[in-house]
Order: sequence, then structure tokens, then C-alpha cells
Amino acid sequence: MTGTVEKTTIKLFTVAELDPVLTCECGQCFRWNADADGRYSGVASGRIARLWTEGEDVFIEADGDDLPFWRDYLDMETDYAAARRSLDGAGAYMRACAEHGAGIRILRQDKWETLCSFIISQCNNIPRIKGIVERLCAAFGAPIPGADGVYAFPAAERLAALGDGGLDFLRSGYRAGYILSAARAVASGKMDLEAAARLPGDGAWEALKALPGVGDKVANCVVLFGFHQMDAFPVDVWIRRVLREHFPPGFSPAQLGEYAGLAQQYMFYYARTEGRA
DNA sequence: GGACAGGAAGTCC
DNA sequence: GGACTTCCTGTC
Repeated sequence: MTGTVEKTTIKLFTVAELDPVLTCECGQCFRWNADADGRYSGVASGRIARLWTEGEDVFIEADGDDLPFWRDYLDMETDYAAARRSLDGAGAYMRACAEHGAGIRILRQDKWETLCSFIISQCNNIPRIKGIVERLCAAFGAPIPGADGVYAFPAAERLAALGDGGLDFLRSGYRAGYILSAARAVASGKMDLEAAARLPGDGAWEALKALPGVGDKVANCVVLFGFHQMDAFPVDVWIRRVLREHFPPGFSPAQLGEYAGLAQQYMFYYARTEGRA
């Protein structure tokens, strides 16, 4: 232990407003995992926290100084009940998804980590994505004080310094080259993620797509989960199927409005868990 | 048992 | 439309 860190526990919300299981398991993040006691431990921006439910109440344990960070990360200022109501007009299937996923919040994740993680996600499955991300963090991330064996997500500058082949040990396949080139673009300033996030309209999405290995889908994930533009609507194989089977031909996700991205997350989670929930 | 196809939050040429 | 890395599953 490098100095004692004062842990603070506070009640955040009710489970209807923030469900740790749904929020951590809906596929938006890769560094939150259930402990043996069912509590979720997560790492973000070099900080650690635990989330759990007691009855209807949700608690967080973290360094006291970090609580403002976690409030922002958990998007506590957004009214998700109102967001769900805005989707009421999108049909019975949409309402079923929203009811099933109530408690999902769209986390305000680090931009670089989100970009890197969703580059890794392409044509891959979630357990393997998590494994690759953890190997990346353990190899190049800063150790987090007071948490043995837990590492921050590595800075782009750290990865940019690697030579070609420097990520072979990740076993991330053809995605390794994409990670390196994204790291170099970010570290050199050629890709300014903060500036990109402020571009109006589809500007952020267009800017991200300039990176090799970032296409329509990954760019949308970064815009939604990293830039918190809640109208972004990533379309993958699951969502393609949902749109085909449950929405009329010619339906445009833009019709879902400013919370289309939240709707997408409800659909994704529903499609992946219905019948085994 | 071990080979093999199919698929996994896709993208590129 | 095929190739691309790696890994896991189901099938024969």
C-alpha cells in the first residue's frame, strides 16, 4: 500500500434510475466486472469504485475526493425517466426494450479509452474484448495506488511510442495496427478528441472515420459512449436484426429523437438477453 | 478425439 | 465480395 486512501460510501440513486448490472453489462464499457459478492468493481480515468444494490438503493464506494468525478461519469444530471418517456411513441417493441433496460445509464467515458476499446470491439466478442483491454492496461497503464494489480488505461502517448509489433502480445489480431495508428494520431495532435467532440452535426463522426479501422459503427460508438452525444445510433449485427424484424421498412433511427442512442442501448441489451433474462 | 465451419458491437480495398 | 487475427462454440 502506498499511503492509506480514505474510502467513502454514499447512496446514489434507486435501482430504477441506475441499475449496476444493466449499466455494466449492456456492452458500453469493458472495465466493470462483478465481484464474488455481486458488487461491480470498475476503473475509469485512473480511479476505482464499486457499485452495488441494497434493496432499491444503489451505493457507490470510492475515494471521497473522486465522488464528483463519479457523479459526472454516471451521468447523474440526465433525467432518464424523461428520456424513456420521449421514446413512448416509437411503438410497443421499443417500449418493451425500454422497460427491460430501465436502469441503464449511458456512462460519460474517457474519449481515448472509448476510441481504443471500440476499435478492439470490431468483429469480436465481449469477453475477448475485455481480455485484450486488460492485457493492454496491465502492460502499459499506470498502477492505481492502493489497488493491487489494477492499472489505468494507458495514455495514447505511451502506445504511440511503441514500434510496429509492439502490441503483438495482446493477441488482438489485425486490430493492433489500428490501435497503434490511432494512438499516434491522438498523441501527435493530428486527432484532437476534445476538439472533435465539440464539432457540430455529424462533424465528430466524420472526423473519427478518418482514422484507419474506424468505420460507421465504431465512430458511432465513440460519439455515443465517449462524446456522450445521445442521438448517435451505432448499427451492428444485433441492431440490424432488430430493425429488420421489429421496425417497418424504411424506418430511420433519427425518428427516435435526441435519445436514439439510449434507445439503441435498450434494444441491444434486450436483443441479447430476451429469453434468458 | 480432433478437424472444421461459423460467428463475434466491422473495416478496408 | 473477400480478406483480415484470434478465439470460442457447435457439429460430425
